Amino acid sequence: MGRAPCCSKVGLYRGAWTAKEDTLLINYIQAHGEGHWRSLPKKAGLLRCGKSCRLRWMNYLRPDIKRGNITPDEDDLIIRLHSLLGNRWSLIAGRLPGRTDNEIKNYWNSHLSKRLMKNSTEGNKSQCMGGSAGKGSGTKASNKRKQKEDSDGISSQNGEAAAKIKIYLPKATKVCPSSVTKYIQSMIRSSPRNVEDGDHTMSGLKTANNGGQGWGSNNEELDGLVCDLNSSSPNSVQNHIMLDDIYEEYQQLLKADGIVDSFVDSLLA
DNA sequence: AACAAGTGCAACCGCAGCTGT
DNA sequence: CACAGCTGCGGTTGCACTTGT
Repeated sequence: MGRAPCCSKVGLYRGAWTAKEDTLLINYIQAHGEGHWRSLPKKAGLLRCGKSCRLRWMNYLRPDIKRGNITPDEDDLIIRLHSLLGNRWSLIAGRLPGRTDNEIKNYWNSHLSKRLMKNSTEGNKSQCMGGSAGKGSGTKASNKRKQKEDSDGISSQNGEAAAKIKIYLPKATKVCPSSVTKYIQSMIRSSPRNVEDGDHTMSGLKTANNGGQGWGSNNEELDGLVCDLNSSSPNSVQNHIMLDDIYEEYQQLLKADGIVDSFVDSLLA
């Protein structure tokens, strides 16, 4: 739409948040609730743009955020969900109670992508002997660039290996109930079997556009798949949802119409 | 001990979808 | 229908801290 950036930055603070700013933001949100990020800074007495406030709250100040290391279970789930969903960090985070999309994204970029790359390249070591120079080569900036190339699968060296991991890496889209539905529908449409069958659609996955009032209230199957974890207390979620169960949910839904079962099987193989 | 390189993570940026007018 | 504003997302950057030489 060509609109100007949300924050013109004139007279606004940037960079790390101070404890005082955190307190102001927490107090305001506790009193007035989340939302209206555009006007929030002014009302809360913060010299920050709304975007920055939202990010700070979502990624750091929210009371239900779980701090600390990613557990092996979470680690495993992230890998599996990423193989299913691609870089849909918010969707993956939604299945990991207390974890933020930013945290998962960082964890993936700094730990998992490297580990998976390493694992997969170990399988074809013979092709990797002429790889990049070891520790100490290149600048930090070049390393970052390399990281990007690796994660994008651009690196010609590792591209093939990356392709083995990356089952489906769709273009990034905003995640909301309707887009989740669209994504699943697009998966169905793009499945070879669907092409053969022509008119095969998942009856329970009609586009649900409910204006963002909760997850798919018009769509019972999606309710089961993508529930709003924010509506549950972290404890109750932790008590009732095992991480493996979450993955099972996806698997069962995908298998429900038998459309993409081969796709899931390929992930599990 | 000093420096360079590597790592982790908070924060920023730009884009795109949704909604109201 | 077109447009503008708001919101949320993924990608990227910057920097403090850690590790290696």
